[in-house]
Amino acid sequence: MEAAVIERQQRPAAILAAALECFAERGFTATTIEEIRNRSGASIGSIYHHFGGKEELAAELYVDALRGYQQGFVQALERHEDTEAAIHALVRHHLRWVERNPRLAQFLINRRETELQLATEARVRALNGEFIPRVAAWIEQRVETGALRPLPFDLWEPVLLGPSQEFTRLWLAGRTRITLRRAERELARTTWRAVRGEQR
Amino acid sequence: MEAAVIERQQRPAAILAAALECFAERGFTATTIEEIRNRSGASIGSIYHHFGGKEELAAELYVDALRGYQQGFVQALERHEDTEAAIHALVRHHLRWVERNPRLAQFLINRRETELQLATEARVRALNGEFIPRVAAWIEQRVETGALRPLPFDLWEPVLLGPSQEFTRLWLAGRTRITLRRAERELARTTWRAVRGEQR
Amino acid sequence: MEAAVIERQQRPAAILAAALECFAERGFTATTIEEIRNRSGASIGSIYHHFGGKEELAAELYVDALRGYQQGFVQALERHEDTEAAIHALVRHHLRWVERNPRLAQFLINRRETELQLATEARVRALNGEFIPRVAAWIEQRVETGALRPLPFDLWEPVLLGPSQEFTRLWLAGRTRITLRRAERELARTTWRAVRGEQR
Amino acid sequence: MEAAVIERQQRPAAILAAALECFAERGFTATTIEEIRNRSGASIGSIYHHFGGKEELAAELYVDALRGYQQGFVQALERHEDTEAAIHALVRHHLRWVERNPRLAQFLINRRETELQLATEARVRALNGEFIPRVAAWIEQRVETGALRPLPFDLWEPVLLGPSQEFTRLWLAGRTRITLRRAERELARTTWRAVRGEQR
DNA sequence: GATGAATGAGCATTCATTCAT
DNA sequence: CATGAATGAATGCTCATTCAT
Repeated sequence: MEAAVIERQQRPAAILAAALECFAERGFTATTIEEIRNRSGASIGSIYHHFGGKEELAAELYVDALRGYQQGFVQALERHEDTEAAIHALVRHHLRWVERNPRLAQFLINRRETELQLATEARVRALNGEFIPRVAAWIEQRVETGALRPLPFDLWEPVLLGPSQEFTRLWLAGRTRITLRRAERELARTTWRAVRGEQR
Repeated sequence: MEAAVIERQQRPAAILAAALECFAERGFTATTIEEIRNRSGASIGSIYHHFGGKEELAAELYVDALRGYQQGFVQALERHEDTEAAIHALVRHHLRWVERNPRLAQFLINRRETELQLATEARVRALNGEFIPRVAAWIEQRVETGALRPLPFDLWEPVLLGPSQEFTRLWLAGRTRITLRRAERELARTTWRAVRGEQR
Repeated sequence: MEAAVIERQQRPAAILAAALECFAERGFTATTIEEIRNRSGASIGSIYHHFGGKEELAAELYVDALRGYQQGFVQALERHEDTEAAIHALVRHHLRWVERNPRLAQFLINRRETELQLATEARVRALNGEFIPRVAAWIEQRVETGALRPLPFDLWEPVLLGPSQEFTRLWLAGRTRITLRRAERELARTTWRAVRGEQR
Repeated sequence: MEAAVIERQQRPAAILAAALECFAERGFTATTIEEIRNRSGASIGSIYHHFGGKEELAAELYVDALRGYQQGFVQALERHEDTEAAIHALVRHHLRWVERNPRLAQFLINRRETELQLATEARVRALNGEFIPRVAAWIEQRVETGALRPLPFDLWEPVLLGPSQEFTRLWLAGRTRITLRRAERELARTTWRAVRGEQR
């Protein structure tokens, strides 16, 4: 079980942990209840008793993960007065969250849009409804002071996190050679170069 | 049928087109032969006759798409003497390829690592065996001349294409407001800021 | 809870009531313990504690209902010296019992022969062992005096109650327009026409 | 396979026959696909290939049966100029249809309202939309000429067929001693007594 | 008495694939 | 080349029942 998922009663926790492993490895659709049963040691009935079904089980993990990721995201930005430091912290947050929660990361990153829509939609909307405006406000403020350069809103996420996202994708697939710490330093600097204001 | 997939005889072409739609919408695992049969108008037997199975069908699309993408990628870099122009062309290539081949893009981007491994592995390795060294050489040369700043090799792909990748992901999901052309200009500039050499 | 089921302790009574609703609506096989739990407010354990299982629960309701129906049946016949009055009373009994116990009626009428056999067999046999001979004797007597016309024994039940049975079936399904009282008058007369002796 | 179900291709016919046996014996809900597979010799896949599911399979049987029953019903009435002869023919039709199609009869008679609603509703409505007005018109005409006595419309079905219905129910359950032919004579006479006009 | 977690056999249904015509 | 009937393993899920607390 990874750090970002809170401790629970024995059984449900074991089921969540097993499910997370499966979803991360094979994806939601390809994971079978039988596999989760096998890895968790719970019975089929028990899985359904606690979670109601495969989709709700995945939704539980997904929403918990998203919440944890967003909390760290906002903290990274808001903890630093200095904009450059905040951007560095943001990149660090992304990479370290993935490092601490590799399976949740796989699950979040590789999930198909359509697979969990219904079960998560309301809760995801609620989380985003808090998260997005808060981040948007933070950015806007820095653009106004000239600390960040102006950018169409749709591009902020790609520019700030695209490189980190892409790197962690490769890292999770085992296709990188350098350490996460090295990547952290370089990506933080590169991202800052990409977004800092032009002011002298 | 999208531009990057070559015309064939009527039936096989119709099958490929139908399969591509399905894979793009639901992913490989969730697509059923029955659905492909429905959309293509071909019979089940015909699908198996021409392609041998679901996996080979997907592999066909995948490898064709990858080849086309890589060709445009290399051309973008090699057609320009000026490094800044080449980086701009690279970003443009990425966004326009996605624009012209949205379903192939969905398919390539969202594909799970594990889903098609066996059927594509050899051919993908062959394509990459040509592609990666060629791109690596191009970059190395520009780093040596100081046109590009030095970067650990693992980070080039994330830095050059992470933002574009992330943006097209949002665009394909219908979650962007700005046009691809506007994004192209901005992402090209941003990417150049991130990678240009410090010279002067 | 309907009139024909005797009051008991709180919990068992609530369980019986909930079970009756379910059995009437969906039938025995399609009813789940979970549903009974939901409607009764009792726990699963409690249901098993009091009744032992789904079948015994249904048997309890069934046998109680049958006993009540048969008591009214016999009283209707035996309370009237005049045969015509008795036949009228019999039809009235049938319709009014259904009116007072619509859910028990649904349950008795729609029950599949095979569903409850084991759990009810002995008790049903005991009830019938008293009931049938008593009714048979009553009929025989009236046939001998010429008040009722002779009829093969197998046809008495169909002729006396078939129309009422069929009507209540439609009524329970909500597919009738006239009132039960109106039907009562008409069916009583019709039934009497069908069975009265030819004597002058 | 019973008379009222039309001959078809080998496999589908065998599946329908097997399904009918099961539904008649245990009812729709309690019948399993596995049982149908066993008795029909078809594979599970074949059953789904031809019928789409358990419900559609049952609907097929149900609608065919209802159609056949209604055809014979209307013919019985319309073939006779004389009203008494028509009523006799109607009772005969009911009993003989059940005799020729005992399993379809079990299935029609014992089916729960709720079990097949969705799959049959449209088709049943279409059949009834033809059948009921035609029968209603026939009755109305005879009431006007005084050949039949007036009766609230809701009672015609119960009065005309209730006794026959009840008798065949007992007969199908193996709980009758007299022959169907004897019952036919007696029930025809009794039904005629119940409904003939008072004229003369 | 009451509770509800746990169990696992059983079920309807899906789906890739084969193969005779 | 084309068709679609046939197959059966695999899957998500249900549900009656048990039992420890």
